[in-house]
Amino acid sequence: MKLPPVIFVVGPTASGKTQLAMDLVDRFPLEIVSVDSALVYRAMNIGTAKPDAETLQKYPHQLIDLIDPTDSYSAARFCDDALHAIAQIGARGKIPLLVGGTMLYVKALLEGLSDLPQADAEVRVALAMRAQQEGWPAMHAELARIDPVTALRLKPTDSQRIQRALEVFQLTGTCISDLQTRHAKQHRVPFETLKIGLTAEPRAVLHERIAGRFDKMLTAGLIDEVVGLRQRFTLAADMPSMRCVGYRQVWQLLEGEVDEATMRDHGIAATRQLAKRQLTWLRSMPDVQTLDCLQSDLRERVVEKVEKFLQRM
RNA sequence: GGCCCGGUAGCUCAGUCGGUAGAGCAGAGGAUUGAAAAUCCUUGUGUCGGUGGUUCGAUUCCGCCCCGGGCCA
Repeated sequence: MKLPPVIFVVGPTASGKTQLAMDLVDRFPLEIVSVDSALVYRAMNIGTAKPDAETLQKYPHQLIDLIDPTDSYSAARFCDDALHAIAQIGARGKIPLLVGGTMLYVKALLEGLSDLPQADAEVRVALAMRAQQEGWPAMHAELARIDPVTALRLKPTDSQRIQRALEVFQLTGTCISDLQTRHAKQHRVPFETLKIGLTAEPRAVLHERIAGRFDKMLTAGLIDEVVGLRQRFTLAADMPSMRCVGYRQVWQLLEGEVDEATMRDHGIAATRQLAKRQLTWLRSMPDVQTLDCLQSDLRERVVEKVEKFLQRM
Protein backbone atom coordinates (compact mmCIF):
# COMPACT_ATOMS: atom_id res chain seq x y z
CA MET A 1 0.00 0.00 0.00
CA LYS A 2 1.26 3.42 -0.91
CA LEU A 3 1.82 5.77 1.99
CA PRO A 4 1.00 9.47 1.95
CA PRO A 5 3.64 12.15 2.51
CA VAL A 6 4.28 12.86 6.19
CA ILE A 7 4.87 16.14 7.97
CA PHE A 8 6.90 16.13 11.20
CA VAL A 9 6.86 18.84 13.83
CA VAL A 10 9.50 18.00 16.42
CA GLY A 11 10.95 20.04 19.22
CA PRO A 12 11.68 20.22 22.91
CA THR A 13 9.08 20.17 25.63
CA ALA A 14 7.25 23.48 26.13
CA SER A 15 8.20 24.76 22.68
CA GLY A 16 4.57 25.05 21.57
CA LYS A 17 4.38 22.02 19.29
CA THR A 18 0.80 21.16 20.18
CA GLN A 19 -0.54 24.64 19.55
CA LEU A 20 1.31 24.81 16.26
CA ALA A 21 -0.08 21.43 15.23
CA MET A 22 -3.63 22.56 15.93
CA ASP A 23 -3.09 25.72 13.89
CA LEU A 24 -1.95 23.58 10.98
CA VAL A 25 -4.94 21.27 11.29
CA ASP A 26 -7.18 24.34 11.01
CA ARG A 27 -5.62 25.25 7.67
CA PHE A 28 -4.76 21.96 5.99
CA PRO A 29 -6.30 18.47 5.65
CA LEU A 30 -4.07 16.96 8.33
CA GLU A 31 -4.45 14.42 11.12
CA ILE A 32 -2.24 14.48 14.18
CA VAL A 33 -0.15 11.48 15.24
CA SER A 34 1.62 11.88 18.58
CA VAL A 35 5.33 11.04 18.78
CA ASP A 36 5.62 11.04 22.53
CA SER A 37 6.71 8.28 24.88
CA ALA A 38 4.76 9.77 27.81
CA LEU A 39 1.44 10.54 26.12
CA VAL A 40 0.98 6.82 25.48
CA TYR A 41 0.01 6.32 29.12
CA ARG A 42 -3.63 6.41 30.06
CA ALA A 43 -4.53 8.40 33.19
CA MET A 44 -1.30 10.36 33.05
CA ASN A 45 -2.62 13.69 31.87
CA ILE A 46 -1.40 16.64 33.90
CA GLY A 47 2.30 15.81 34.11
CA THR A 48 2.53 14.85 30.45
CA ALA A 49 0.86 18.10 29.37
CA LYS A 50 -1.69 16.05 27.46
CA PRO A 51 -4.29 18.19 25.70
CA ASP A 52 -7.63 18.10 27.52
CA ALA A 53 -10.59 16.01 26.40
CA GLU A 54 -12.32 18.88 24.66
CA THR A 55 -9.22 19.74 22.64
CA LEU A 56 -8.68 16.10 21.75
CA GLN A 57 -12.24 15.84 20.51
CA LYS A 58 -11.72 18.80 18.23
CA TYR A 59 -8.17 17.81 17.27
CA PRO A 60 -7.93 14.03 17.49
CA HIS A 61 -4.45 12.68 18.30
CA GLN A 62 -3.43 9.16 17.42
CA LEU A 63 -1.03 7.12 19.55
CA ILE A 64 -2.02 8.60 22.88
CA ASP A 65 -3.68 6.71 25.75
CA LEU A 66 -2.50 3.36 24.44
CA ILE A 67 -1.37 1.59 27.62
CA ASP A 68 -1.77 1.58 31.40
CA PRO A 69 1.04 3.05 33.51
CA THR A 70 1.94 -0.48 34.59
CA ASP A 71 2.88 -1.38 31.01
CA SER A 72 5.74 -0.27 28.84
CA TYR A 73 5.98 0.90 25.28
CA SER A 74 8.93 0.88 22.91
CA ALA A 75 10.46 2.52 19.89
CA ALA A 76 9.80 -0.62 17.86
CA ARG A 77 6.15 -0.67 18.78
CA PHE A 78 5.94 3.00 17.93
CA CYS A 79 7.26 2.28 14.44
CA ASP A 80 4.57 -0.33 13.84
CA ASP A 81 1.83 1.84 15.29
CA ALA A 82 2.95 4.95 13.45
CA LEU A 83 3.18 3.21 10.06
CA HIS A 84 -0.26 1.78 10.63
CA ALA A 85 -1.64 5.22 11.53
CA ILE A 86 0.05 6.83 8.54
CA ALA A 87 -1.50 4.27 6.21
CA GLN A 88 -4.94 4.74 7.72
CA ILE A 89 -4.80 8.49 7.43
CA GLY A 90 -3.62 8.20 3.87
CA ALA A 91 -6.54 5.92 3.08
CA ARG A 92 -8.84 8.67 4.29
CA GLY A 93 -7.24 11.07 1.86
CA LYS A 94 -5.54 13.08 4.59
CA ILE A 95 -1.92 13.91 5.37
CA PRO A 96 -0.39 12.66 8.65
CA LEU A 97 1.14 15.30 10.92
CA LEU A 98 3.57 13.66 13.35
CA VAL A 99 4.07 15.85 16.38
CA GLY A 100 6.24 15.24 19.40
CA GLY A 101 9.49 15.31 21.24
CA THR A 102 10.57 11.69 21.51
CA MET A 103 13.43 11.90 19.08
CA LEU A 104 14.40 8.23 19.28
CA TYR A 105 10.95 7.35 17.93
CA VAL A 106 11.41 9.77 15.04
CA LYS A 107 14.84 8.36 14.33
CA ALA A 108 13.62 4.78 14.52
CA LEU A 109 10.76 5.51 12.14
CA LEU A 110 13.00 7.29 9.63
CA GLU A 111 16.11 5.14 9.85
CA GLY A 112 14.65 1.81 10.87
CA LEU A 113 15.67 -0.56 13.64
CA SER A 114 17.74 -3.70 13.41
CA ASP A 115 15.90 -6.97 13.64
CA LEU A 116 16.29 -7.61 17.37
CA PRO A 117 14.10 -9.53 19.78
CA GLN A 118 11.70 -7.51 21.85
CA ALA A 119 12.13 -6.98 25.56
CA ASP A 120 11.61 -10.01 27.77
CA ALA A 121 10.46 -9.15 31.28
CA GLU A 122 11.67 -12.42 32.83
CA VAL A 123 15.15 -12.17 31.39
CA ARG A 124 15.39 -8.56 32.48
CA VAL A 125 14.35 -9.32 36.04
CA ALA A 126 16.91 -12.13 36.23
CA LEU A 127 19.66 -9.87 34.90
CA ALA A 128 18.71 -7.05 37.24
CA MET A 129 18.82 -9.39 40.22
CA ARG A 130 22.25 -10.63 39.26
CA ALA A 131 23.43 -7.07 38.77
CA GLN A 132 22.24 -6.21 42.24
CA GLN A 133 24.42 -9.00 43.61
CA GLU A 134 27.46 -8.57 41.44
CA GLY A 135 27.25 -4.97 40.25
CA TRP A 136 27.02 -3.68 36.70
CA PRO A 137 30.79 -3.60 36.16
CA ALA A 138 30.80 -7.40 36.60
CA MET A 139 27.96 -7.71 34.11
CA HIS A 140 29.93 -5.50 31.76
CA ALA A 141 32.91 -7.84 32.15
CA GLU A 142 30.71 -10.76 31.21
CA LEU A 143 29.48 -8.87 28.17
CA ALA A 144 33.11 -8.27 27.22
CA ARG A 145 33.61 -12.04 26.99
CA ILE A 146 30.66 -12.68 24.69
CA ASP A 147 30.54 -9.40 22.77
CA PRO A 148 33.77 -7.37 22.99
CA VAL A 149 32.59 -4.91 20.35
CA THR A 150 29.56 -3.82 22.33
CA ALA A 151 31.41 -3.93 25.65
CA LEU A 152 33.99 -1.55 24.27
CA ARG A 153 31.25 0.84 23.22
CA LEU A 154 29.46 0.79 26.58
CA LYS A 155 30.61 2.21 29.88
CA PRO A 156 30.62 -0.32 32.78
CA THR A 157 28.05 1.95 34.44
CA ASP A 158 25.54 1.98 31.60
CA SER A 159 23.16 -0.46 33.26
CA GLN A 160 20.39 -0.21 30.73
CA ARG A 161 22.43 -0.94 27.62
CA ILE A 162 24.49 -3.68 29.28
CA GLN A 163 21.26 -5.34 30.35
CA ARG A 164 19.84 -5.07 26.85
CA ALA A 165 22.95 -6.50 25.22
CA LEU A 166 22.96 -9.46 27.61
CA GLU A 167 19.24 -9.93 27.12
CA VAL A 168 19.59 -10.12 23.35
CA PHE A 169 22.38 -12.67 23.68
CA GLN A 170 20.32 -14.84 26.02
CA LEU A 171 17.29 -14.72 23.76
CA THR A 172 19.07 -15.33 20.45
CA GLY A 173 22.45 -16.86 21.24
CA THR A 174 23.95 -14.18 19.01
CA CYS A 175 25.51 -10.98 20.25
CA ILE A 176 23.78 -7.71 19.64
CA SER A 177 26.60 -6.17 17.63
CA ASP A 178 26.41 -9.00 15.08
CA LEU A 179 22.65 -8.64 14.79
CA GLN A 180 22.95 -4.91 14.37
CA THR A 181 25.46 -5.11 11.54
CA ARG A 182 23.99 -8.18 9.89
CA HIS A 183 20.52 -6.68 9.68
CA ALA A 184 21.55 -3.12 9.00
CA LYS A 185 19.81 -3.22 5.67
CA GLN A 186 19.66 -0.03 3.69
CA HIS A 187 16.50 1.37 5.11
CA ARG A 188 14.37 3.42 2.78
CA VAL A 189 11.74 5.67 4.24
CA PRO A 190 8.52 4.59 2.53
CA PHE A 191 7.08 8.10 2.34
CA GLU A 192 8.02 11.66 1.48
CA THR A 193 8.75 13.90 4.46
CA LEU A 194 8.77 17.50 5.56
CA LYS A 195 10.61 17.86 8.85
CA ILE A 196 10.13 21.01 10.87
CA GLY A 197 12.21 21.34 14.03
CA LEU A 198 11.53 23.88 16.72
CA THR A 199 14.59 25.24 18.50
CA ALA A 200 14.95 27.75 21.30
CA GLU A 201 17.84 30.21 21.36
CA PRO A 202 18.73 31.39 23.88
CA ARG A 203 17.48 28.49 25.94
CA ALA A 204 16.96 30.71 28.99
CA VAL A 205 13.59 31.83 27.67
CA LEU A 206 12.51 28.22 27.27
CA HIS A 207 13.70 27.61 30.84
CA GLU A 208 11.34 30.33 32.06
CA ARG A 209 8.49 28.73 30.22
CA ILE A 210 9.32 25.33 31.66
CA ALA A 211 9.29 26.66 35.23
CA GLY A 212 5.98 28.40 34.64
CA ARG A 213 4.47 25.32 33.12
CA PHE A 214 5.62 23.08 35.95
CA ASP A 215 3.99 25.39 38.48
CA LYS A 216 0.81 25.28 36.44
CA MET A 217 0.91 21.50 36.57
CA LEU A 218 1.23 21.61 40.35
CA THR A 219 -1.70 24.00 40.59
CA ALA A 220 -3.68 21.78 38.27
CA GLY A 221 -3.25 18.88 40.70
CA LEU A 222 -0.22 16.92 39.57
CA ILE A 223 0.38 15.58 43.08
CA ASP A 224 -3.21 14.37 43.37
CA GLU A 225 -2.91 12.76 39.97
CA VAL A 226 0.04 10.68 41.14
CA VAL A 227 -1.73 9.82 44.42
CA GLY A 228 -4.67 8.61 42.33
CA LEU A 229 -2.43 6.57 40.04
CA ARG A 230 -0.85 4.86 43.02
CA GLN A 231 -4.27 3.93 44.35
CA ARG A 232 -5.57 2.70 41.06
CA PHE A 233 -2.55 0.81 39.76
CA THR A 234 0.18 -1.31 41.29
CA LEU A 235 3.09 0.91 40.44
CA ALA A 236 6.78 0.91 41.26
CA ALA A 237 9.35 3.67 41.11
CA ASP A 238 11.36 1.85 38.44
CA MET A 239 8.53 1.48 35.94
CA PRO A 240 9.02 3.55 32.80
CA SER A 241 5.81 5.48 33.49
CA MET A 242 6.95 6.53 36.94
CA ARG A 243 10.34 7.57 35.61
CA CYS A 244 8.70 10.24 33.49
CA VAL A 245 9.70 13.79 34.26
CA GLY A 246 7.49 15.19 37.00
CA TYR A 247 6.07 11.82 38.04
CA ARG A 248 9.40 10.66 39.36
CA GLN A 249 9.79 13.79 41.45
CA VAL A 250 6.26 13.66 42.84
CA TRP A 251 6.83 10.01 43.66
CA GLN A 252 9.86 10.99 45.74
CA LEU A 253 7.73 13.58 47.53
CA LEU A 254 5.06 10.99 48.31
CA GLU A 255 7.72 8.60 49.60
CA GLY A 256 8.93 11.35 51.92
CA GLU A 257 12.36 11.46 50.28
CA VAL A 258 12.16 15.18 49.50
CA ASP A 259 10.10 18.17 50.61
CA GLU A 260 7.75 20.02 48.30
CA ALA A 261 10.14 22.85 47.43
CA THR A 262 12.89 20.38 46.50
CA MET A 263 10.42 18.37 44.45
CA ARG A 264 9.54 21.50 42.49
CA ASP A 265 13.20 22.40 41.91
CA HIS A 266 14.07 18.90 40.77
CA GLY A 267 11.00 18.69 38.58
CA ILE A 268 11.89 21.90 36.78
CA ALA A 269 15.53 20.87 36.50
CA ALA A 270 14.62 17.50 35.03
CA THR A 271 12.35 19.16 32.47
CA ARG A 272 15.18 21.45 31.45
CA GLN A 273 17.51 18.51 31.04
CA LEU A 274 14.89 16.84 28.89
CA ALA A 275 14.57 19.90 26.67
CA LYS A 276 18.33 20.06 26.35
CA ARG A 277 18.58 16.44 25.24
CA GLN A 278 15.75 16.93 22.78
CA LEU A 279 17.55 19.89 21.24
CA THR A 280 20.73 17.83 20.96
CA TRP A 281 18.85 15.22 18.98
CA LEU A 282 17.30 17.85 16.80
CA ARG A 283 20.69 19.24 15.85
CA SER A 284 21.91 15.83 14.78
CA MET A 285 18.90 15.00 12.61
CA PRO A 286 19.38 15.35 8.86
CA ASP A 287 17.16 17.48 6.62
CA VAL A 288 15.33 19.25 9.39
CA GLN A 289 14.10 22.76 8.69
CA THR A 290 14.61 24.52 11.96
CA LEU A 291 12.67 27.51 13.20
CA ASP A 292 12.98 29.23 16.53
CA CYS A 293 9.89 28.63 18.62
CA LEU A 294 10.20 32.11 20.10
CA GLN A 295 10.00 34.07 16.87
CA SER A 296 6.77 35.98 16.44
CA ASP A 297 6.01 34.93 12.86
CA LEU A 298 6.58 31.23 13.55
CA ARG A 299 3.06 30.24 12.57
CA GLU A 300 3.22 32.05 9.21
CA ARG A 301 6.59 30.57 8.36
CA VAL A 302 5.45 27.04 9.15
CA VAL A 303 2.25 27.49 7.18
CA GLU A 304 4.30 28.65 4.23
CA LYS A 305 6.57 25.60 4.40
CA VAL A 306 3.64 23.22 4.66
CA GLU A 307 1.87 24.92 1.78
CA LYS A 308 4.90 24.56 -0.50
CA PHE A 309 5.40 20.95 0.53
CA LEU A 310 1.81 19.99 -0.14
CA GLN A 311 1.89 21.67 -3.55
CA ARG A 312 4.90 19.62 -4.56
CA MET A 313 3.16 16.38 -3.63
C1' G B 1 22.92 50.30 71.75
C1' G B 2 24.94 45.18 73.99
C1' C B 3 25.70 39.94 73.17
C1' C B 4 25.51 35.52 70.03
C1' C B 5 25.53 32.97 65.17
C1' G B 6 26.42 33.41 60.05
C1' G B 7 28.82 35.87 55.26
C1' U B 8 33.32 30.53 50.72
C1' A B 9 31.12 28.67 43.01
C1' G B 10 24.56 30.83 40.12
C1' C B 11 22.12 28.12 44.89
C1' U B 12 22.76 25.02 49.58
C1' C B 13 26.92 24.21 52.29
C1' A B 14 31.92 21.45 53.51
C1' G B 15 36.90 22.69 54.55
C1' U B 16 41.81 24.68 55.40
C1' C B 17 45.18 22.68 63.64
C1' G B 18 48.09 29.26 58.73
C1' G B 19 50.97 27.11 52.61
C1' U B 20 45.24 30.99 47.90
C1' A B 21 39.81 25.52 48.34
C1' G B 22 35.66 21.07 47.07
C1' A B 23 30.83 18.35 47.35
C1' G B 24 25.60 18.21 45.98
C1' C B 25 22.25 20.84 42.97
C1' A B 26 22.04 24.30 38.84
C1' G B 27 24.52 25.55 34.08
C1' A B 28 27.47 23.71 29.59
C1' G B 29 29.19 19.73 26.16
C1' G B 30 28.79 14.53 24.53
C1' A B 31 26.99 9.25 23.79
C1' U B 32 22.46 7.01 22.36
C1' U B 33 18.95 0.38 18.20
C1' G B 34 12.38 -2.74 21.61
C1' A B 35 12.55 1.50 29.07
C1' A B 36 14.42 7.24 25.40
C1' A B 37 10.39 12.06 29.74
C1' A B 38 15.13 6.24 29.85
C1' U B 39 20.39 5.01 30.76
C1' C B 40 25.20 6.94 30.99
C1' C B 41 29.99 10.01 30.23
C1' U B 42 32.87 14.78 30.50
C1' U B 43 33.15 19.70 32.68
C1' G B 44 34.34 23.68 39.04
C1' U B 45 39.45 30.48 39.36
C1' G B 46 35.81 31.59 43.16
C1' U B 47 38.65 39.62 45.07
C1' C B 48 36.84 32.36 50.59
C1' G B 49 32.15 40.05 52.92
C1' G B 50 35.69 44.75 53.41
C1' U B 51 39.87 46.64 55.70
C1' G B 52 44.12 46.96 59.02
C1' G B 53 47.41 43.87 62.13
C1' U B 54 50.49 39.39 63.49
C1' U B 55 53.38 36.20 60.05
C1' C B 56 58.23 34.33 55.26
C1' G B 57 53.01 33.47 54.00
C1' A B 58 46.05 34.98 56.12
C1' U B 59 40.28 32.59 53.21
C1' U B 60 42.03 30.40 58.09
C1' C B 61 44.42 33.83 64.00
C1' C B 62 43.43 39.06 66.11
C1' G B 63 41.17 44.29 65.78
C1' C B 64 37.75 47.44 63.42
C1' C B 65 33.91 48.13 59.70
C1' C B 66 29.77 46.44 56.39
C1' C B 67 25.61 42.97 55.50
C1' G B 68 21.94 39.06 57.15
C1' G B 69 19.55 36.32 61.22
C1' G B 70 18.57 35.68 66.45
C1' C B 71 18.47 37.07 71.71
C1' C B 72 18.66 41.14 75.34
C1' A B 73 17.75 46.34 76.22
